[in-house]
Amino acid sequence: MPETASDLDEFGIPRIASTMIASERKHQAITQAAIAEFVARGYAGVSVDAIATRAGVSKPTIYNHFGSKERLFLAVIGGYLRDNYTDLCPLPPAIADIAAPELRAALIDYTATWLAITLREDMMTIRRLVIGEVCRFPQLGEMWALINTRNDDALIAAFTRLHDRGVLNVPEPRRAVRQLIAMTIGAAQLIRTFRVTYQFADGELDDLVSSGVDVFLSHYATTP
Amino acid sequence: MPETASDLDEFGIPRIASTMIASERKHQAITQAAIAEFVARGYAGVSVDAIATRAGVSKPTIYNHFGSKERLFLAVIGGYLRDNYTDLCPLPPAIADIAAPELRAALIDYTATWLAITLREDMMTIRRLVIGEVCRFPQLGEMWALINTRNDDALIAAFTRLHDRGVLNVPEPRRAVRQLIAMTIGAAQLIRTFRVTYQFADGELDDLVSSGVDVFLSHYATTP
DNA sequence: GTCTATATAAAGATAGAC
DNA sequence: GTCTATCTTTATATAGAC
Repeated sequence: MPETASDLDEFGIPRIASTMIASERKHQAITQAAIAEFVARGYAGVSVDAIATRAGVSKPTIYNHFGSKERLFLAVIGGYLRDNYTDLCPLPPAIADIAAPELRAALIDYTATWLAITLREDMMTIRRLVIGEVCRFPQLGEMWALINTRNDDALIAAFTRLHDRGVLNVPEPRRAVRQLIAMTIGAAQLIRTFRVTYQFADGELDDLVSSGVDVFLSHYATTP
Repeated sequence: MPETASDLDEFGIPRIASTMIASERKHQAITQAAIAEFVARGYAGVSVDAIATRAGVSKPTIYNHFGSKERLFLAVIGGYLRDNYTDLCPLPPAIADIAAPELRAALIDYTATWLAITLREDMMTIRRLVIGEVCRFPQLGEMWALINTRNDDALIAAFTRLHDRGVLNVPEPRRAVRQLIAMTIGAAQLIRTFRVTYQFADGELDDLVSSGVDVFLSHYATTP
């Protein structure tokens, strides 16, 4: 084969393209395209053709990288959850050692921040996707639950410490966490899960959060 | 056209098949087949062919009755929600006039019954279907929300009455209902939404419900 | 209204050249 | 590893006979 000009650089050194890096770039392009498509149209609603076009690669390249459409979906969505939704809202460690009067404000602040994150459009969209496909891909549901559990665990540890310090009376911290999260976050999340375009009124979310914390503390706080 | 034996009944009366009724039967068969298929495989995962085969009719018959696959989905799933999930768990009217000491047991009983219904496999399955398709069919999400609201309204009315009677102190009954439902029902529902095969431990649900009612009453009951 | 048969498009997946 | 081209199946939807 004759060497053309483009095979050599300005010094006459042969250009050897790194297939490793090129392959990696295609892998990334496929991954990003697949996420966008799956999130927008669901598993069955997306064709491998559409992903290939969006990624700027050919269909066989996708099959070389991922094997099948199902494996592509699992790898891509599972990886997306792992990389983007772990430790989204770390609990301030100080909350376990807080004084009783500041606890209310700290809980309101934490749950409000978490709520804002879960209501983000990207969170709600991938949440609906995982729920809709969970019968076909139960691994994703388990993964989502695990991420939730991780978030809960931080709060459980804090409640345990607050219990030992006598600030809270929570003999069953896991249950208490579920109740707090359900009231402050779950209620609003539920609305948005079914009503895609629903707009909360001014102060509606703050009201829900602070009121939920108040109900929680009415039962679990030791100092009234 | 010559009359054959099968055109006359045993008395010699011509058999005139009612196309109206035959058509109605096909309509029913298509509806049932479509529900089963859509619930099992989602909107995009189902072919009109599969529905036609299951219903024992031909494809054009489906298009004659419903026009398109989208209209079929909306009509069938929307109708299913309307016919099966309205007033699933009517609130006992007596609850508004109950005496304070019996309120706890009554709330536990009501929320536990409601919870058992929402955790039913058919409820969870269609719930996941509606959530997964709500971006394509927002009407179904709005319908689901409306059904939920109807259920809430009964409890809101009861709480308003209990407030007036001095048994509860709920200046914002809608918010209070959301909190009670979130704690007693939402928490468990959330788990099963993502973990299809999760089995609750013995007493776990009763514990969640009664504890949720207790937290609720700690804040909203007037008589401690 | 209902069917058989078909139009037309698109799906998932792969063979073989490079 | 990546492509073009293609296989095979299946999709939504409809024409036309009855």
